[in-house]
Amino acid sequence: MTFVKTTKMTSLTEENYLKAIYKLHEKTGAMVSTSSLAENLQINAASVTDFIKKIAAKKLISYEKSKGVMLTERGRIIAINIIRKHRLWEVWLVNNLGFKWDEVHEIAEQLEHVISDELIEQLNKHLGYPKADPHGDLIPDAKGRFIKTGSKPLIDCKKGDKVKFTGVAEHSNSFLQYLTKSNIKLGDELLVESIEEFDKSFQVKINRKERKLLSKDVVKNLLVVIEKRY
Amino acid sequence: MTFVKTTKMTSLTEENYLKAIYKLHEKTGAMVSTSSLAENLQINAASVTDFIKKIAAKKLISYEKSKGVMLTERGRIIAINIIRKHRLWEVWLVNNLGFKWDEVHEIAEQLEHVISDELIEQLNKHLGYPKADPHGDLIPDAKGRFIKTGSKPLIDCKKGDKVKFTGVAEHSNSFLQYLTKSNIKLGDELLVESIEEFDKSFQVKINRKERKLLSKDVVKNLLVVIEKRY
DNA sequence: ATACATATTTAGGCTCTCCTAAATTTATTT
DNA sequence: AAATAAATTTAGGAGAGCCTAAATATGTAT
Repeated sequence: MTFVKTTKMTSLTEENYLKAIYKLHEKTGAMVSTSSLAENLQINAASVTDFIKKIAAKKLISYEKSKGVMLTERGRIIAINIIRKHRLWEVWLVNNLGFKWDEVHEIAEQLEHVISDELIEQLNKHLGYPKADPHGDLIPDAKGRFIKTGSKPLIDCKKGDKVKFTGVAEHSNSFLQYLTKSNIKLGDELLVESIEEFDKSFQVKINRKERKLLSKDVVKNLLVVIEKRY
Repeated sequence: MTFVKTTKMTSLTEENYLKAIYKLHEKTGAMVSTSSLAENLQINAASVTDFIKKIAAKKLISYEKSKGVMLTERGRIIAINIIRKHRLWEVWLVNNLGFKWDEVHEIAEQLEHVISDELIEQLNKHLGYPKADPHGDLIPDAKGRFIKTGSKPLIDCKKGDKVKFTGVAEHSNSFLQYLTKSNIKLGDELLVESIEEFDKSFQVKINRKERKLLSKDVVKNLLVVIEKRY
């Protein structure tokens, strides 16, 4: 095993800001506001203004006063790298250590900041080069590239669609625990038997066995890949 | 899996100070001086004085001005816990990720600060409750207790002693790599065939096969358990 | 016991990351 | 368009953890 030494040039705080900006941008598709960052990071908005000026000076983000921030290419690479590490650690925690999918987030939030390219390479190999984390979120490669999968919310599907459940759009413990309790797992096949016009609730058949009623709030947050549409 | 939440009340810096104090005390058996701490932590002595006053106020160490510091029971528990985590992670890195024994220290220095009792419990279980790390250093239990093994430096042995190599007293990469190169591994059986009076070099037979000459500097740093003395 | 060398502490200061309060800008309502 | 509300920035400040330079204490050699 021969590797190049990793040098620390990004602080924990910086990593967390970049990650938060990345995630908020993913969610809204727009520039990220000071207040959304402040809320996400649980930090005072004035402190956020301070800090984003610093990382803007480092060219990790572009900042338009009173408008918001965006990641530069350099910032995006750092952010994606943290997300990659976070997801790999989550796979390990679930597959190798026996944690449940709703128990791993906080631990991975710590592990993601450990710096060692060798470690991540070996971990990735050890895990068998997983494509997605335990919630179905895709794991980018070492160069920060994602593979497109064409998944979309179940709510966008039609009656008769046969789909595979591949991820969640909502990561709260309550949602994850609801799915666990309902015995709905990643990889399950869902057949849309009927859709209630009034409240957008879905009647689905899971793995050709159980029939289940899923509320709008649930089907909005189940990401699926269409297997057969008729 | 149900566990109690771990609360962070010790900073990274504090953890590193306590660990350093523990290790320096282990080595010398005496109070730990400001300068030795400064050197060990690569920090200015004046900064050390500052900081030890703070952790003394928190009753993690006892501090006698101009004399040095010692861990209190509370400080000792924290220090041992970090060491426990460090050693468990080293076992994982070597046994599961394929790192060599001279490659794991810096990575474990980061991992040891991850806070989650659940994680450590699961890791310990995953590893099969190891008794020692890849260098033979004992792993204390969750309560901070060490098991005594009665190991001692090979240099204290006599001609004819048959011993098992169980640990190293020196952890430098150069020493570890020397042993690897010489094909001397933890668990090997060493038979002391002769001792050169003049330079304290040892002629040993390894695993009843190879004969090898070990210098004083080597035999001082090989920790062994006597299997048979005649 | 005195003088010199070494170790330790004190004093003052710096950077990082956060805060509150006040000022300013932007958005919304009427 | 003016008034109000909400978001953002500025100004001033704090604690943690580090530094250098100077002062003091401790240890050593004569």
